[in-house]
Amino acid sequence: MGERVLVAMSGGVDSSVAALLLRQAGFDCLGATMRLVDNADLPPLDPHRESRTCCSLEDAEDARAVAYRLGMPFYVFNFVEGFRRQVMDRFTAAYQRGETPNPCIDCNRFMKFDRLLRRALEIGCDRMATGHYARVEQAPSGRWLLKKALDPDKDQSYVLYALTQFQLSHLLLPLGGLHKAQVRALAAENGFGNAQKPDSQDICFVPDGDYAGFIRRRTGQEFPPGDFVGPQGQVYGQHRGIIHYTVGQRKGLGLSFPQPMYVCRVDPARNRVVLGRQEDLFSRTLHARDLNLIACDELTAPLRVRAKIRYRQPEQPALAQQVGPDELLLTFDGPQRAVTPGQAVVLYDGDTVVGGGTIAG
RNA sequence: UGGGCUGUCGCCAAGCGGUAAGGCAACGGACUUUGACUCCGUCAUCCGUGGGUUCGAAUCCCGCCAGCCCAG
Repeated sequence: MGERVLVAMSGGVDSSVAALLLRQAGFDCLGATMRLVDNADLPPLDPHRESRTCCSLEDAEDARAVAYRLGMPFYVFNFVEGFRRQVMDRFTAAYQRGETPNPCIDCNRFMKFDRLLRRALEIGCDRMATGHYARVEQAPSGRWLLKKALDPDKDQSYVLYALTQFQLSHLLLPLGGLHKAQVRALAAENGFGNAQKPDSQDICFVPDGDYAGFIRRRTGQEFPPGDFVGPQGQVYGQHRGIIHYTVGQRKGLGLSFPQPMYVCRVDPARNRVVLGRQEDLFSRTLHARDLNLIACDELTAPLRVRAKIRYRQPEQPALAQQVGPDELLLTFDGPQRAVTPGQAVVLYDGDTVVGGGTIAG
């Protein structure tokens, strides 16, 4: 028997095929699903709603079915309380600050690759595996590197930038060299019921899409209407509460101008949302906090990189400078549209993830 | 109260006798392990209202209503 590996199984195709591949490779696998959301945290159920989130309770059954089919022991770990504190509360707090969080990244950092990994090691596993499309490699120096997936359309290294050396050293990503089509084909060949399941989307703890309603329920706080203002402070109209808006947003403003208008800035202190035209949305530099470096311990000199400002956006050439223990200054070669506080910025050197952080402004 | 101007989709706005452009907003979909952006699609049988002229009018004529401006 090979190494013992705990496979994080969400119930989707990807993690199911990851389990399959590890099994075929001779690893001693066990499957596990994280229980993250309590029913009490969800809005009233709509029985007709099609579940397309990543970790609903129904999905746990799909995961269990696949594990059973592969002859793997299967566990469900209850991380509900941790998820509330480290994902949900951070999510709502970011919106209260006028930022736009990426909860998937927090979930990866605090749940999947921290709590779940620790649990895996506790129960005697040597490693943990997930269905992410990315690759882990060890450099000759011994340093662990995170690299992009071979399938450029599915690459998910962006959401993994916060991983540490310790986490990477215990991580297997079996799908890093595969294309999505291959994964679906493997699932179908092996009779997995989720072979055609749609890719996950939406915030998993806000299945109805009303994240503003979720924030109100969770915080017990109201977010009153305020002014939509122009670049010079002229009042354009009333917004529906600051949490409904994110930088770069066009839809949902309800205001009519000769040109499309976009959110340029959210100002929680004055309860204002600053609007402007497309051309007002560009900036050439950004500051990031909570810097996590993977490819090195620190940036001792300015480094040429390619940076992603948000998931599913092409990388842009830039110069990265570390300006504090956890702070980064990034200067792009050209102006970038809608740099959004709260989103992650991830730096690449070719296929390798240099590191990343949270955009501060 | 006289004189002038205007009245076309939620907003802005083409049209000037031949059978309702476009932009913004909205809505639906695609894309997507976040929020956005983007893309695709839908969106006035009817042009303030009542008559008239005409084969035919949002487009011409008359009355009325509403709003704006100037005068007093």
